[in-house]
Amino acid sequence: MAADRRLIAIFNRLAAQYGSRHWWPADSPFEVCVGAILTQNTNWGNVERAIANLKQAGCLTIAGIASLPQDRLAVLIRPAGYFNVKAARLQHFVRFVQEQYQGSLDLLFSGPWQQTRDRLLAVNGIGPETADSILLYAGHHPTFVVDAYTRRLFSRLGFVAPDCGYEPLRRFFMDRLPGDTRLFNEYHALIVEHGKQVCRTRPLCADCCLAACCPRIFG
DNA sequence: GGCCAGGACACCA
DNA sequence: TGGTGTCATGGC
Repeated sequence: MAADRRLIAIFNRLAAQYGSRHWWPADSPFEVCVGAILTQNTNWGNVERAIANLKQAGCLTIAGIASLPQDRLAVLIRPAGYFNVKAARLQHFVRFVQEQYQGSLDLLFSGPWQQTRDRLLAVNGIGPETADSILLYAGHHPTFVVDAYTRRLFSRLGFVAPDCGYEPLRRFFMDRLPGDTRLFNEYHALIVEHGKQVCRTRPLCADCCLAACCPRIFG
């Protein structure tokens, strides 16, 4: 498949502006999974506090989280917000891994990833963005992660509607880019970094590194 | 004091 | 099937 040169041009500009992002910021694949759940609609700084609490308590393992009473887990992850909801979601995830994959992330990631994605989506609390983050950043499978930054940026650039759904937006990228794990890893990380840097409420401004990247120029 | 942050789900018409 | 409410902390 020939890559869409507009998307590659945007990637190159972001890479030139922000450099390699070295994502996901975690010490292990399981920490990626935990972070992916904890960061749902939440500032990453708060997630880091919650993960630090789990590490300090010696609970940042599949068995550790599975065996904690839910209210005790909620106290540990409190800084990440929605702590009651997320405690339940973390336990849904680890029990899914225990029951379906013998508690092994290696097994989880060893099968056909599209099938694994469907199974992850069936876990309560694992939506499409969380599933794709887990598969890409913990499992190193080539699925594109879409988030609020992605939708905001690419709707402002004129590629998709502001209310474009998750799956259409994901397909937009996957149909136009080679299925390259490293490219998907870096692309999403760069979109997030750009989203954090630019003004959230204004349209793309003139000094934005992507000011030249719009469909009417690239045709 | 209000807004926002790397979503997902239950509920209802 | 689509819209709306709920979950909650911490930084700015």
